[in-house]
Amino acid sequence: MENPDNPPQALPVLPGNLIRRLQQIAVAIFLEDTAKFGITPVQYAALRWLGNSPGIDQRTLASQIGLDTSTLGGVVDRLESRGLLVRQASGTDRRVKQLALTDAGQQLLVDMEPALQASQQRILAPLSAKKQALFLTMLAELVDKNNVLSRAPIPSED
Amino acid sequence: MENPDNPPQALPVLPGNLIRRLQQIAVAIFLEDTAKFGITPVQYAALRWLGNSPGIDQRTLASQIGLDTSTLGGVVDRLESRGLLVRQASGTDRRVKQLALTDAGQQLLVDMEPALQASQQRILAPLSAKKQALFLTMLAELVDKNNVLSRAPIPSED
DNA sequence: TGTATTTAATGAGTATGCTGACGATTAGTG
DNA sequence: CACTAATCGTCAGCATACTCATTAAATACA
Repeated sequence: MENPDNPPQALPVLPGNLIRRLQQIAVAIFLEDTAKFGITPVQYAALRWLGNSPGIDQRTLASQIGLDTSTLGGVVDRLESRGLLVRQASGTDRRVKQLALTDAGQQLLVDMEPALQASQQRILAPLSAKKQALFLTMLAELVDKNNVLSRAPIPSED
Repeated sequence: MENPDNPPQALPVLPGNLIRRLQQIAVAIFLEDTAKFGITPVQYAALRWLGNSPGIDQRTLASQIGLDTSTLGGVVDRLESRGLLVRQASGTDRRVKQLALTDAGQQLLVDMEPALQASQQRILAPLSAKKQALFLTMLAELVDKNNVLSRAPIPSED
């Protein structure tokens, strides 16, 4: 231990590196299982949140799914050009662009649901059912308690 | 349950979404703790691996840290332009570019070590020591067993 | 009222991270 | 030896993901 020829921890064991790899894997599985819909994980997150909160503005949507407004702007551009959502200026505040799913966007969420569920299960499939629940709990705890450290923190619900 | 007005699971609980958020958080913590070095997590991974395996080619390095060769090409460009590594054509195979750390690159790894360790601990800090070990074990298990599903899988060591 | 501050969205710039195509080079085969 | 395969690096194209600057609009305040 502490041999100067070897780092204290091998790269593959560093938490940050493992998390980066798992994110790559989760994206790959999502894209594979939902390939026929041509939707990315972030695009899906935007559509899904919007489905439950129609009419919200870009800034609110960005903060709810954990993106900065610049990134979300591009995501909304692509979804709008595909006719999955509409972007319209608010009547009361002309700075604000309100978002809402189109019928096609609504339908896409419904059609994607089975593939989405399959992908989410596949990500955790290597773990036993008990470990899956435990992992998800700890994952949620880490995200929740570290949230403020993120560069695009999700505001608390109060 | 299964109320059609609500999705089966809220977005913030989907594994893929939690993993994406934790990755954002891990990157933010890394960048904050190592800010004075101006190195990104992926750049660090490349330098560190290279430190233990000097002379390897780009393709090998890419596969060891879980990147495709295109992405690694850009990473190496930036590290080379900062004088942290050198890229030279192999004498025996002119297709191959061999990589090695410069003295500055070596020194950077040494200088960064305390900040790196601090960042890695901070990512997991919200969990108890026992839970941290458990989380890391499950994280490594997921990455290992799902590895082949990734779009840039890390080859097994045999 | 008029000015200063704040706020929403966008744009430029940088850095992953992927696919698919390409040129250069090497290795394998008849 | 000539022809084909495979391999290495790079490039173009696309999509996150961030910062900082800018524009337009609304709000706060003197």
